[in-house]
Amino acid sequence: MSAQVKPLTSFLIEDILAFKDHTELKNKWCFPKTETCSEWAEERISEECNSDSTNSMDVPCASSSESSGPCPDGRQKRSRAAFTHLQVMELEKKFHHQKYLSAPERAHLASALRLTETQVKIWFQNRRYKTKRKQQTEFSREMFKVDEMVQRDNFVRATLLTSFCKTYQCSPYPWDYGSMWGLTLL
DNA sequence: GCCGTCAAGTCGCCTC
DNA sequence: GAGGCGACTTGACGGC
Repeated sequence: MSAQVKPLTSFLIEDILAFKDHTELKNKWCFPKTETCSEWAEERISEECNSDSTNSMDVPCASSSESSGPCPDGRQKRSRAAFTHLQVMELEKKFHHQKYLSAPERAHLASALRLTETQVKIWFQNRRYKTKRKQQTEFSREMFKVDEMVQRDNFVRATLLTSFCKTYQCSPYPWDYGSMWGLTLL
């Protein structure tokens, strides 16, 4: 069985959670049709733990630069481990249930996924920050929408009031009421 | 080549 | 002081 190798950038927990059953997910990721994706994941983990690590799916891929040695100026080139989608899936699953891990939980998860505790810790840190940023951008987008609606509403009210005053020439000066509503007559 | 994503680095703060 | 956190940055990498 060969799992589809998809770039991690396009792998999101929303993808998983969006699927009511795992059929579509399995199709997307080429999971075997007979398993749920969690069964599949668990099986792959135990399989990989029992096999040698040279072809392991749950060991982060070393970046191509990692083996390329130091930079010309002598500094060690920074590597960026790319976690496998299986590791990300398990991390996301855990994150979905709890946003913070205790030390024993972190150690357990790290050994289960064959990552270091630091990698798990940093992953959760980054994940929390990512969630927060996403919420903030969504919130400011909503605020922008509300602001637009309020402005449109004020414009309509002001237009109506102006037209009313012009039409009926009412007295005493109804546009005084406008200031009460925080409106400017057009 | 630019841009977005993401693991890792940095810094300042807090808690124990 | 060690360790963890959030906030932000850096650098590698892939997609377009």
